[in-house]
Amino acid sequence: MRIGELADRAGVSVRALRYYEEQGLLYSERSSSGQRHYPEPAVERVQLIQLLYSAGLSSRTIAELLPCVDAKVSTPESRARLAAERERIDGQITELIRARDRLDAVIAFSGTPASGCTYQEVEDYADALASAGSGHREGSR
Amino acid sequence: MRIGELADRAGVSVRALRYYEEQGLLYSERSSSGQRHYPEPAVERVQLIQLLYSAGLSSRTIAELLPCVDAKVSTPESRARLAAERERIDGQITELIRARDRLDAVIAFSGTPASGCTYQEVEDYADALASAGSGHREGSR
DNA sequence: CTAAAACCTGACGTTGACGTCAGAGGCAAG
DNA sequence: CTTGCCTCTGACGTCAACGTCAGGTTTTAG
Repeated sequence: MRIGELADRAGVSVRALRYYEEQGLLYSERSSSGQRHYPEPAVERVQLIQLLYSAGLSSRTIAELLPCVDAKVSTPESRARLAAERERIDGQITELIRARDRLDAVIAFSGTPASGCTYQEVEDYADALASAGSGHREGSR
Repeated sequence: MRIGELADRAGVSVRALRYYEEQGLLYSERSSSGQRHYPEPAVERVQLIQLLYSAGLSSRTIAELLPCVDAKVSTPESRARLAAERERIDGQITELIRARDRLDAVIAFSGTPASGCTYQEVEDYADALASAGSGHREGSR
């Protein structure tokens, strides 16, 4: 298939595909006139790339890790790299859960008026803001 | 405390703190000579900002949500906004877990030679690459 | 008192993953 | 043939969260 169809089916832009190739993440055969052609599994491939991007990997990192997936070439370094990225993602998940819980607490509070607040320091800061006194925009309360 | 101490204690740069203030995320009192001064709870405040940044929120979004935390001002829109961001983070967690599982599969494979592979499409792509055959340029980086 | 360290306000530089535009070819249909 | 869509290669634009530098003031240590 040509680049437009791949872009549609994988849900990315044509520009992105050319960028992936430039970064060494995607390979394409060329017709005699220079047009890119892709095999079916390239769709999944692009989706994998997207997944890794969304997990916060840089194109350089992805380029380093994809050979492990493609050719099953696993050197000690690449395995260490895989493990490191896995750990990074794990840490990121933990952080996201913390952030989510934090937002949940705020949501719970903003839903139930006059309930006990678990986050005293927040009120501290709000109070500090209030006692800052003059010449600044005031909140309620 | 002054900006340098806050930066140290919160683990961010001085430049970042000035940027946060510029974006309306952080407030500071000024001494007569114009130097910024912060109360104790600003440390926690900055850490909260960092947490939200790391969760992928933009400074604009954080600026919109922080009043909910500070002054407990919760309009219907702000509550919707909170819920929306919560859901976004939740989705991001799901995606990260998928990415992590995917990496785990690769790790498991690269660790155990000649094991069954769950990701057939990957091999498909590798095969397609291989059958692409001859003129395969390598290493343009 | 003096020198170093910290702080101030601009303002330009950086990085990554593309968006977008320009100008020039290719390709199936009528 | 030619119309219209797709594709090509550069190459510059963008945006966010700061980094960094310049040039000047303030605070602190000795």
